[in-house]
Amino acid sequence: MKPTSSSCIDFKKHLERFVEIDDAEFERILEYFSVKKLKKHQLLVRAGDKVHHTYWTVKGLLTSTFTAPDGKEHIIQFADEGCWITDQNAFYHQAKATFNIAAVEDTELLSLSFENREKLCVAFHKMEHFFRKKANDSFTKQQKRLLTYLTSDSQQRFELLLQEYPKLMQRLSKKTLAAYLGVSRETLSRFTKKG
Amino acid sequence: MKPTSSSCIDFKKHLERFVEIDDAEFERILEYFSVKKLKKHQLLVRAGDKVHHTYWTVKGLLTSTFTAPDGKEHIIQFADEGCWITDQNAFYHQAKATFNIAAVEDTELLSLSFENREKLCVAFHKMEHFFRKKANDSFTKQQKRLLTYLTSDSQQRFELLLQEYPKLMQRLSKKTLAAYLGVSRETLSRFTKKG
DNA sequence: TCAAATTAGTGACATACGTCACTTTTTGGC
DNA sequence: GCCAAAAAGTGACGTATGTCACTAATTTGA
Repeated sequence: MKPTSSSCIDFKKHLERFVEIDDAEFERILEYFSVKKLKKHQLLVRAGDKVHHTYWTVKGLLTSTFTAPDGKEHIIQFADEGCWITDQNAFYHQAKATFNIAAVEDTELLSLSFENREKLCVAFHKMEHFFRKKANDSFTKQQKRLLTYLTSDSQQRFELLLQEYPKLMQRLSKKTLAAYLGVSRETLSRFTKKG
Repeated sequence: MKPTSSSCIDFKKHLERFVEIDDAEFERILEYFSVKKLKKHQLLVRAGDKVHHTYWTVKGLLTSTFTAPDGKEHIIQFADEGCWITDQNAFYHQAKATFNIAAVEDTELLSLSFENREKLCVAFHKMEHFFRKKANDSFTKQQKRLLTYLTSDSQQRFELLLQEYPKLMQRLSKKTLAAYLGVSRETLSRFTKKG
């Protein structure tokens, strides 16, 4: 399904964080995307499959999960409204996914194929600029997360997460939060009791 | 000091991982860089200072270190020959550094200012392309590191690190390795004893 | 080349966190 | 609205890893 510019005002705003775009141009850019909808619990990316698309969340919430050989699940990324999500390694290198990406709620996405992304970057230098800036931002955000693993114990990480994303945390189960924090369900449960 | 194309063959090869460049073009690109040399133990970036440059390592070895409020040091990044290094958050957002970046050995760098990087990306679309691809790669590498913190205990992380960078590990002290792995000096010492 | 500083190793002990087993609460489909 | 299934909470206990205090080895610089 093709996206309509009227339904993608937020996406235009998102692009305008880094580049200026007029309405005509935005229409042409949107041509490269399509709309994808998921029901709650539906898989967007299945570990082992090839990953041909990256997605921008219009509405809803997804998680990207790694299942370790011992069966434990670890959450690599959340994506709520305004976030990009895919299995980046698989997408950039046209390789097989190591993560499962699933909808936590009914979700609506803008989907961009690898091919279209490259075409978009050739056709619109400003889109290549956008994706460069975005990648730099993603890198530093992830670096911050890494730093919290190095510097904070799990209770501190939990409290930081609550402070930073209070609304998002209400949309996720404790089990999911624990998998993101790298802590057992039981330990997380004890934090919420204490304070 | 200006770099000469003859002394930067490796840098040309590095760029050619993602873009094709002829010699004349490479000469023009190099104009945007300058050479910087550091003695062992010398600081390249000091926490608290503004960060105006990003660096590519020609020769030598550096570490980027975060000092926590309790005084503990955590290593965010190593950079040996062929690696880019800076305090990314401070550099991209023209903000103050949170990391100290120091030479572990005598080091030679190519230095690129934020201004020149942006100019380079405007003047050479292929350089914007290069930096986009590079940023995507950095992101996925760091994601892998994050995953090892979620899925492996410290001994496994240590062994993985030895497997992946055996030569680099010999150039670093055990103390430095421990600070990278997020484990105490003493615990790391016990691993090396056991096997 | 020697003393001082830094790094590395080690034992005893403390603690944060995981695991297991179980109970209680909440959620979702019919 | 009811019942099964999932999520959340909890106590007992084990273990990996940190901390402290000390010794041994190595590096550095005057």
